[in-house]
Amino acid sequence: MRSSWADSVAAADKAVAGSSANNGSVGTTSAPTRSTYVPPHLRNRTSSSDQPAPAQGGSTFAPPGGNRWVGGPRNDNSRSGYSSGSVGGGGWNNRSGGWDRGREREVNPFADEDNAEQELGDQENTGINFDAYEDIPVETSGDNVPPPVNTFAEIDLGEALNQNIRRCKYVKPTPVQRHAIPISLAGRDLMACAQTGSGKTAAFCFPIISGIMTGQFSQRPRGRVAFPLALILSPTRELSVQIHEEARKFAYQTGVKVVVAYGGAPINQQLRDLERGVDILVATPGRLVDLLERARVSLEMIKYLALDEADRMLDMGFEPQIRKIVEQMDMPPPGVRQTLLFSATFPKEIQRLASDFLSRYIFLAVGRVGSSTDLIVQRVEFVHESDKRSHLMDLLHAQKANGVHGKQALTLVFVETKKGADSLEHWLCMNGFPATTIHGDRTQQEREYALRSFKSGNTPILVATDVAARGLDIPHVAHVVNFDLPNDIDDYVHRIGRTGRAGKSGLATAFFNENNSSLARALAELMQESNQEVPAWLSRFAARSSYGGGGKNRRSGGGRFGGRDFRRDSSFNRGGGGEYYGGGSGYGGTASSGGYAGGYGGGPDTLLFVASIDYTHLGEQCQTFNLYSNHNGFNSVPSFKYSEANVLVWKDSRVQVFLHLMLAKIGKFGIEAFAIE
DNA sequence: AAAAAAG
Repeated sequence: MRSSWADSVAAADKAVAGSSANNGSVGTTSAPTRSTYVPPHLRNRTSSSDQPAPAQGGSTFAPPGGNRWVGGPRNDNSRSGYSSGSVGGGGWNNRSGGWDRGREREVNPFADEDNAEQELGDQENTGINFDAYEDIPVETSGDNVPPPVNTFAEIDLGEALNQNIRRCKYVKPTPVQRHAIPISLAGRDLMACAQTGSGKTAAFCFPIISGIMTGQFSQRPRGRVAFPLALILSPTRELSVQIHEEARKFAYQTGVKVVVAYGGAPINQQLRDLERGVDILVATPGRLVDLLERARVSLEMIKYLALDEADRMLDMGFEPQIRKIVEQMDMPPPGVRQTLLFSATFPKEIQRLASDFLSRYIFLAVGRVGSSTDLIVQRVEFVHESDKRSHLMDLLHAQKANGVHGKQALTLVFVETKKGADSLEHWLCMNGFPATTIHGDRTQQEREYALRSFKSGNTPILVATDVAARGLDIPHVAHVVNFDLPNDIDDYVHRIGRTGRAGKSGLATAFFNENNSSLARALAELMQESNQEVPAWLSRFAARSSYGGGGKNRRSGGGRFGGRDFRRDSSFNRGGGGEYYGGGSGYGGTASSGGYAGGYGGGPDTLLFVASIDYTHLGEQCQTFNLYSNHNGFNSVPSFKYSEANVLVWKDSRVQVFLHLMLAKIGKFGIEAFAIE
């Protein structure tokens, strides 16, 4: 028998997601129109730059030497009439060698990967575990929300981009991509909540690249000042580097040029890159301001603005800088440019700030995947400040004893301060654990070296401050240790999101003590929402510190999403907000429907059965279970102990996750056997 | 209070 609570949850989710998608009605009602922005210096020209013809006739449109102000659409082999041969004209592109020569010189960004794959020699590089992406709950609000797509084929991204999608081995779009790409292609502004590692970068890069390829943008002058068409901002240098690397893959052989600019690195190379032409600029705020003040970059032709980790970009530390870039330089205003904001978490106050940058935007929330809910096992241990090091050592020794180390099982340790990071790194090295560290007091070279060394498994332990908390995609992080807990629960969510990525499972261990009391309540709630075992002592801490709850650390909108459209809030919405959520309370509200996304099995026929469990002595310490399964190659799982659950994650994530769910679910509801598909 | 982001 296949029916289970998982199925009914999935069915309920579908019903709710389906209805809520059509319910939302916020904002104005006019149909989306694609604005055609003409930059100031081109407005008085009488040339055809406003409506450049597609140059299908070829020669008539191509005076020798080209009209430097007029450019055709980007070349895309798939589109008839747009072949490179027929576009003879073309400003600086032509004089710098033209698209085709530039294309020949373009370094293949996929080359490294092919080698790496061969070295690893496994099948794991498919990246995302799509089974874990089925039945993810999704909410949208705003007017005229374009419907989601189910395949990349349904969207006309062009052959060049499609080819890169194949090279990236993306088989089908992730939930955030399914929704965000059609919204962006329709020219709409977007505020999207989705976990990094769920395909966010592609979700905003594909529409931008496609838009630049097909858009009929006036050609930009070549010279000291660069005029990017798209700007992607992120809060850390390493994240900008990562986005740039990904965007280069997506843009390979499309003729769309991606350049990255960030601090701590020599500016000269970046200036040269900019001079060679840039369509998409990926940057950190500080360096961008520098470039703007030096008048080496102008934002007046920006058509697309994307903020990654947008909530971080708009918090106290960053907001003035972002506001300066977006509002006080020469960037076109909202409605003229298209603005895309992405983050895993979106507190209401930040949404309110962000709405200044948006026009008639659509809010999109995709339930968390491979994140703080299902695929990450969260443990909290009470550890006094003075015991933290020895406790960490115990964990590391246990991992080592279980063969958990090396390239496939990296450990990321978060600490509060830069000094603390250095001293812990030193101490670990002295005690025989190869570690390195990344924080803001290190040089950029050291930071990038540390990250590489960690990723490669050379130093399988990385001690980090919050600089590494967001967005970084490091495969094989098996264990995140919150040596010092953050003060903000959203930071915790981002930190543990460094493991369990792309549908894989992971373990997150937090060291909690009386200094973290202010986090207790939010942490306990988060863990409860994501079906984690909440230690009794933590609940007591939570109860004690809960007076006047609802403060800064209160998560909005329940456990399934990183945020909820603040426009639906009664405070914003003249008292009516709640009614948009007909199904809201039954949706993640009951314990039985929280968070399970289905699809943990190794294949469609996988069935796992549990039997012989005595829940009555489920102590904190140790219980023995017998697990039986009829899945091929997974036939007999001998008994194992609860206290070893964190060991099992290394052996087979399915068992581990299954056990975890079982503890959270079956124990409470008294079901003794069930199936998962 | 700390971290990040310009040099």
